[in-house]
Amino acid sequence: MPECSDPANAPAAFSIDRSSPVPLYYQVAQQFEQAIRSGAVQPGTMLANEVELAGQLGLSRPTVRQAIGYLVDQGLIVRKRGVGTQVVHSKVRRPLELTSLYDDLRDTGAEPTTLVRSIVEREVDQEDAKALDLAPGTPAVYVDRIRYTAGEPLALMTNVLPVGVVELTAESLQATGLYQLLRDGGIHLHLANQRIGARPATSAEARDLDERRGAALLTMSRVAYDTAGRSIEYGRHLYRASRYTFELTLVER
Amino acid sequence: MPECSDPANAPAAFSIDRSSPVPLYYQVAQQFEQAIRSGAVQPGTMLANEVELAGQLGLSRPTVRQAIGYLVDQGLIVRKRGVGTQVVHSKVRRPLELTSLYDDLRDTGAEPTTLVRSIVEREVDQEDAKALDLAPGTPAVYVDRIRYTAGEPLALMTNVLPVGVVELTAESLQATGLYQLLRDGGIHLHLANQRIGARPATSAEARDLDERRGAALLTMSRVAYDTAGRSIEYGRHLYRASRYTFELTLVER
DNA sequence: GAGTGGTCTAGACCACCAG
DNA sequence: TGGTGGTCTAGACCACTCC
Repeated sequence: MPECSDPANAPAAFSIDRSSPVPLYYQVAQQFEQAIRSGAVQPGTMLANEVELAGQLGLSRPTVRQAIGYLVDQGLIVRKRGVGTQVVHSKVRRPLELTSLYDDLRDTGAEPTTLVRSIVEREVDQEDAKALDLAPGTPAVYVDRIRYTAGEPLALMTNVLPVGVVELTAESLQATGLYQLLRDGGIHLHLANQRIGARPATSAEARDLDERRGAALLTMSRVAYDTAGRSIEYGRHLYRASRYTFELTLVER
Repeated sequence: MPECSDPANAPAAFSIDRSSPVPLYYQVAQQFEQAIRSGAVQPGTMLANEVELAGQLGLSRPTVRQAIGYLVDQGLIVRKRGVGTQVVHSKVRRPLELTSLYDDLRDTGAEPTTLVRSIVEREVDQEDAKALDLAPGTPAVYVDRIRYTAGEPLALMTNVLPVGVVELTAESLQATGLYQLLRDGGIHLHLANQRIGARPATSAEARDLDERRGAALLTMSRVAYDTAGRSIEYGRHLYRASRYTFELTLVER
């Protein structure tokens, strides 16, 4: 037995509440997830087979399969046909999500602050119109911000939004992140095309970011779309490479 | 009717082959996908409801749901409870996958070439041992390569693999990419933690990459794990920012 | 050959959304 | 109020893996 560990399995104290509005498969998935993340179920453990699990939990096999499928999508466990289901040796830091810099920083406890340099409404530039798939001359909102952490500048951010998407004020943008304002405005972002590169800082950028001219900057540009496929936001950001890196977790599906 | 377009729907010429080894839900999903990507079904189109689709296709509703669920995961369509299922205004360039630089370049028609500078087996450095979660002093294979496209250097690549993972030779690494060799060796990568940053080039790096000293370089380091959670590869890559950017498509789940 | 996950069926009830 | 997707059941047969 070279790779697989303990033959044991887990659902001793799993409780299913059939009167709860929470779907049964989700209750099961969450309890498994908690057991795995807490270490109560060790990596490498084989789960009981699906039929047996269904019996132990008093659920049908498709429901149990739905729960397991959810955990597989999360990257917590692996199914192998003819073999069984096994808890993965998890190395996931965090799932890849569509979040804003503000969310990321706050989640890591960095307490970001924001300086809103300008909010203006004007006709889109040609490049921006193309990125957002708007007709040339359409009015749009241009937002220019500087993001700080620990009192030090971290990023220069320019965002372009079609007018009418959401109400933006300097106050609201200083209090929270753009993506939070979009969520509060009922906008559900669905996907984004993102491009990450690097280039040297111009002297103006160096001044704003407290770097030397020619210092390496990370560039990120992103177009985000809502569930209906409408372009919602085009962002062009510049990060100080000395203070910021992108971290991603990729999961093969 | 502000947002939704044609009330029409599609499965006129869908053919289901029950004797095929290809799963039925997959046959349905692929034909929908082809119809959408080819433009035969326009963005915004509402699909027939699930019960009706099942009837038209001669399948059960769960099977149809499985097919639709597959397309939702691909980001091609959206389900809205109480409303219906709609083809999204797709802007996806490509799904986010765990691929190597070689695969990416070849897929875009760039015909990459590789210079293998060294392949040596030695004890892991302390940092590498930590990244790969190996005991200090464990032997590992160190691979140093330069990647070219169109006769110009593009990237410096250092990769560290525990010994015994796969047989590596200069010839095989020159003929194809590392990830292809891993796949050929029966290694299935499952997830990876990746970090993207930037910094100026040292003079040695500048010489190898045909850049000036201090030029902006993109840095990428990545640890990849197989389905069992074993560390398979730790890569540290340097890209010429003037010639390369990372492109990602993020999908909210 | 025994056991596993992969697929499929034919129903059912419920929560949500729109008119 | 009617229609939609979301969830759930209790079975069934198959393909694959391992012994």
